[in-house]
Amino acid sequence: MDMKSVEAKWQAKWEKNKQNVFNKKNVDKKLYVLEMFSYPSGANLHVGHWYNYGPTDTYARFKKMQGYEVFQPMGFDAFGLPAENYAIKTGIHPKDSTEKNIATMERQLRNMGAMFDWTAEIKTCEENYYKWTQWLFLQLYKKGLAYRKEALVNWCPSCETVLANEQAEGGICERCGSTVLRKDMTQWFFKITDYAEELLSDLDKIDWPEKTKLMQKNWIGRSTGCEIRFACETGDDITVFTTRPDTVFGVNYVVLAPEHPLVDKLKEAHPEQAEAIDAYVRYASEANDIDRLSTAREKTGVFTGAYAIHPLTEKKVPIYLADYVLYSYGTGAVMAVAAHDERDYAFATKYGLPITQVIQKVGDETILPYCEDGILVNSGEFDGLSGDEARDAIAVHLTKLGKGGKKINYRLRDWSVSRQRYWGAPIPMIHCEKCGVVPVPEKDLPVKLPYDVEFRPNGRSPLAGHAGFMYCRCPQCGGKAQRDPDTLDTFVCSSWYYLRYPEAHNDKQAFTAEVADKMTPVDVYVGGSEHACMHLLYARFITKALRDMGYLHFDEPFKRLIHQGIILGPDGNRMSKSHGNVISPDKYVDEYGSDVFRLYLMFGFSYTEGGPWSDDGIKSVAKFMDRIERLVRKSLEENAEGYNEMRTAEKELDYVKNYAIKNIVRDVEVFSFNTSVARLMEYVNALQKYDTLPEKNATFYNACIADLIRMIAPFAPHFAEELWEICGKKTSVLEESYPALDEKALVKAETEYAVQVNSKIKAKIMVAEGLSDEEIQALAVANPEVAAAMDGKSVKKCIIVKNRLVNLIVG
RNA sequence: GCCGAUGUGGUGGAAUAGGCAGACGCAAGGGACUUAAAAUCCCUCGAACGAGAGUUCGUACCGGUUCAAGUCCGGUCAUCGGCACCA
Repeated sequence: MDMKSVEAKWQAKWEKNKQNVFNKKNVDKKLYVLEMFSYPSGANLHVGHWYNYGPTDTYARFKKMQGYEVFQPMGFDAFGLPAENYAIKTGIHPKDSTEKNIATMERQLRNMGAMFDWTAEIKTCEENYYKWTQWLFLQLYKKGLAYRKEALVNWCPSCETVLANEQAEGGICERCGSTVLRKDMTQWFFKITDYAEELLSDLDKIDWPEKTKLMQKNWIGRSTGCEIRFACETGDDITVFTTRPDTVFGVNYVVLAPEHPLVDKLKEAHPEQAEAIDAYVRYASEANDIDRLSTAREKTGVFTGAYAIHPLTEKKVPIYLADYVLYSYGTGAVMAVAAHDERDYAFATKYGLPITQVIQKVGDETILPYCEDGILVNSGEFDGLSGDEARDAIAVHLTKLGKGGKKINYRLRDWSVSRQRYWGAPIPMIHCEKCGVVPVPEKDLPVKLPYDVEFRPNGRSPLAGHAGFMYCRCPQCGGKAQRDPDTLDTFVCSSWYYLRYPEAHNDKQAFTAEVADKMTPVDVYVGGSEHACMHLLYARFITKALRDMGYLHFDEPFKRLIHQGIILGPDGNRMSKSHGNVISPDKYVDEYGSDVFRLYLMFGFSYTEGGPWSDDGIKSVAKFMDRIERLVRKSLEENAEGYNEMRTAEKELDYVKNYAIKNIVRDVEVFSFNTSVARLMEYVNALQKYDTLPEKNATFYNACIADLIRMIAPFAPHFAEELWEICGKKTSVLEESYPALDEKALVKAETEYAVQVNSKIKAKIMVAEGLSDEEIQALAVANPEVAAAMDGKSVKKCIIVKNRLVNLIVG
């Protein structure tokens, strides 16, 4: 079959018949199947896109044949850093390169032959989309969920630009090789931490992979502990968070993160230490959080010269700076208990600080650092208490003293959404000298991203240099004002896109509750697990925030989530230009066609695992389709005369068919495509075997062939349509129902059991349906091989697993 | 480093809720058809020992629970994903 022309022919028909357009009349049967949209960084679709979209489309088509009205849209996550970097390198404007890439990718996606509803396409870089991203920002601002604060960014002093982590790997600027510094900048944040508790507890409500939920859970990182305030000699309080208040009597010093706001004050109070402090702060600014948290990293720090007062013992304890304390976690300060914390122990040992044991291991010698629970010693009135008792008692005591108390802390940090970049949605805020920060009125949206902008790095956000964009009137006082020069993190665009698809052309609103109530949440969402903690958490947060503003009536955006695996290069490494191991799907699609390529992706890999690319099996998939075609064409020559009854041969074929249907229905539901295709192959093998019989039941056989075409339709849609037409059918096979399971065909008169003697397999026996356990045991014992293995010994115990095995324990 | 996964023949991968390890393929070897090749069809295919019937071993490694472990538990090693400005 010439798949190229066949594919073009059917794609044109589907398009003409609007077969893939969601039919609103059937909205009560809707199933929203969504794949993560594409990021148009390269000009072509890569294997990863195919692997995400091809098999998922098979799922969608399968559900359609099961009677669902499937909504499967596609679009482009079009803003982002790579287009801007490409522009800086080549001078090609991000808008131009992005639009060009989108055009190519869209054509390739259409050629894939997936049932995407292109009438609902969205591109996040277009005004009619980012207008609503800006609207979303304004709603969050109104609700008090968007605020400004200082935050650290990677700064290249030579390029005078903010760098993404990716561009600052190893602390070196990828552009010029300079050492990257961490610098404070005022940025917009979304208060995702307000939703920490619900984001955690609602994980129970959603059908997501357990590992993803666990990752989110750990990312949110709820820990119960205690806040403790140490008075500082400057008059300020140093608040620390600890999960181990039971060790508080072991505190011999306090550590601040080098970025802690109190550092400047301490420096003033102790000018003799200022130089050392400055040097250390500079040193710390060169390391990233991952390195700083590494327990393998050499502990470093500096004494500030200042002291704090222990809230319970009233002793003076020195205040240190150390980079193993992060300003972004907890309070940015810790109480150091050298005897019972690995890092504190290493630090105290290095700097010769005292180590006071306050926990004793139960029933054994205590070796320091001892970080488990034990019995309190050297802790005054709390001596003798165990971990839980002590944590409770000390927290209560601190509350009474007004020096702290129980506290729940989250590792989750607020979401930084400002980017000092050009290619993104402008932040719809205005800075007025008189009125301060003023939101752009909704009627003035979108704040358009100008085209003629110098986006090469020059020390500030690219938009800051565009006078036409920057200067504006204050919406409140009408005076001179300036726009916010930053753009939004692209994760903001992708945090709500699923809401836009059902009404992609609404130019009055981002979305409406009326439509959202019917079309959303997404029933099945498919995409990579690398998004587990960021995109997927952000989308959940935005959904909950919109719900609380009254725009939505559900709690979670994605009811069910599936992660496809990653297709690696043939060498087992991640595909990348630098590895030189990138496989282009185009070559294979050209040679074999889109159906063969997607069928191979489904058959050759475990969907959720992925694995190294190999084209060994792709030919076999093409051959498999050829065999089907020959079988179908040959079946047309059968005439209906001759046998009409159901002999053993017909029953066997019927069994294989129904076995395949039963398993495919189950397996496709859980995205186990490789086993589904295996069942199809078994069925084709059985058809082929039946076909060699001298006399056939042609009526039955032709019905089996028609079922085969229906069965394969979601897996190879163009191919199935063509076969359906070859069989003289006038309809689209994709509009047919998936063949129904006939349970009766699966009932066998006898089942084979394995018989074990003392857990070793000795024989196989056939057991008729409906025998009792006693009868099965008698049958097993009667088997000559079993009898030989039993060697005259008696049965002590008999374990029978229905339809599987008999285990005779003899002795 | 921390969090989360994964590890099964020459190879991609199967194995429902702890119940016959290796489904379905690929590669390889042998055969049929053919002047020949391609295509197609048939057979063999985890390892060791054995003439054979068969026996023993075998799911990264070490140990445990169980009548029974690829699957559960404890530990080790290796690889992969994420770590908050790649998306």
